[in-house]
Amino acid sequence: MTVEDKRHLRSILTRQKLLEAAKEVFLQEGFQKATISQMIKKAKVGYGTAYVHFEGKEDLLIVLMEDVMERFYEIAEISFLPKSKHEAEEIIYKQANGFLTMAEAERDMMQVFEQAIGVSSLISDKWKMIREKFIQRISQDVAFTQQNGLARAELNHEIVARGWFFTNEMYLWEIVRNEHQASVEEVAKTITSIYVTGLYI
Amino acid sequence: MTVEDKRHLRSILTRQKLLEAAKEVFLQEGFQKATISQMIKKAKVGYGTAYVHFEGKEDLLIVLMEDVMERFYEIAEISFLPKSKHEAEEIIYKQANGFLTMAEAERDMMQVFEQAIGVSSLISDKWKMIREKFIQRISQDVAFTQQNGLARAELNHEIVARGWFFTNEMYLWEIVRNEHQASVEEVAKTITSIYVTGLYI
DNA sequence: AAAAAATATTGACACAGTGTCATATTCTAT
DNA sequence: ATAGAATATGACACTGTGTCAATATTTTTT
Repeated sequence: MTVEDKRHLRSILTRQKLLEAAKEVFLQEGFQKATISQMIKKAKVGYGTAYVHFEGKEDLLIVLMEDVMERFYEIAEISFLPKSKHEAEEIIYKQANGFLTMAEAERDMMQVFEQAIGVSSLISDKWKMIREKFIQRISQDVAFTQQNGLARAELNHEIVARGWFFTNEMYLWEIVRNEHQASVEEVAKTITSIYVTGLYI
Repeated sequence: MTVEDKRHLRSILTRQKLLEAAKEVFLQEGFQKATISQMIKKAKVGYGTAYVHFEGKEDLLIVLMEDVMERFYEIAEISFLPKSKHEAEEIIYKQANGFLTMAEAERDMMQVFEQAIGVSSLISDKWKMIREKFIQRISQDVAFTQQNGLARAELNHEIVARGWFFTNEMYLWEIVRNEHQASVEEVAKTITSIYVTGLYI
């Protein structure tokens, strides 16, 4: 635990070297083509060492993604108490825009992450947790505005919430893949406008 | 070419045996865990033979999926010429419902397909083509109703179309994964209601 | 009906990557 | 200074892939 514990220090250093090498290899090769052997070679570490510190490729990526995922959780936790339809639109636009802007900012690692979601159930579960967090939050917000009389009460708030998040999520992946034509702002503005007009009274 | 050509007949039979075995293995193991060796063994065919008929696992799955994909294309091609907001809602509901019902009907193979999209760029491209077909079609329909004065003209029809398709697609995958709570009908009804109310005048 | 040509099948092989484990090294505490 | 705990190592066994030269089968030619 202490800094003078050289053994532990070396261990931390090895771990660090592996993480850095893994990041480089992931970014260069993508998740599937990346091999743990490449990472080990790049980290200048014995083969078995990698397996002492990490369970495999997937585990390495999860550790590398932890910061980014933390930030997703933070966005999901922003609270939401609008007093009018107009105010709702403003807040929702800001959230959607923040969400999509994040995709742009973290594009490189998110690209790797997207590939990994398709392959590793460990990583796919991580993303599912983030998604459910968002949906739960949105769902709650919709229910709140429905009780308030701001939103159409005849709609199932859970279904609405999922639908809304799904649009956002798919645009997120488009942006990550660099396939989007329009600017993030216009996308956020347009989808928010439809959603708010469709849901609120 | 003729039926009495025994050589060709045998070849077709071998191909058939491989496809059937592949389907069984894919359904049982999922795309990633499925190995071409298992399929070969199950088909009772020499190892190299599989590579004569198919390029590999991905190729086999693409051939197996061709029917299903054809049906997606058909849904995408249904025409759309509403005279009123109400009529639009009816047509759009039917399309969404058809699209999601298809997911339910073909769940097993679609599950395999979903996994494969994450791994194989060949298959991912196939799905992208289906998606773009849908989006192009929806985009066209939105533009048409905007010119008609039925839909809000200030919104970018391409962005709207993508957003709407994305909600549908993500619900499709939820249904494929059996993760949906609500019935397909209620999902279709709810997302259509928000979309139509949000877009049409 | 036998030889030659065309087509189809086969499995041994080389290769690439993974994860494990017995052993070696380094460090700490006594 | 040495026992023993923590850490690192790479050879090895294993799984799966794709190729190819050899072989088998069917059709065509003579």
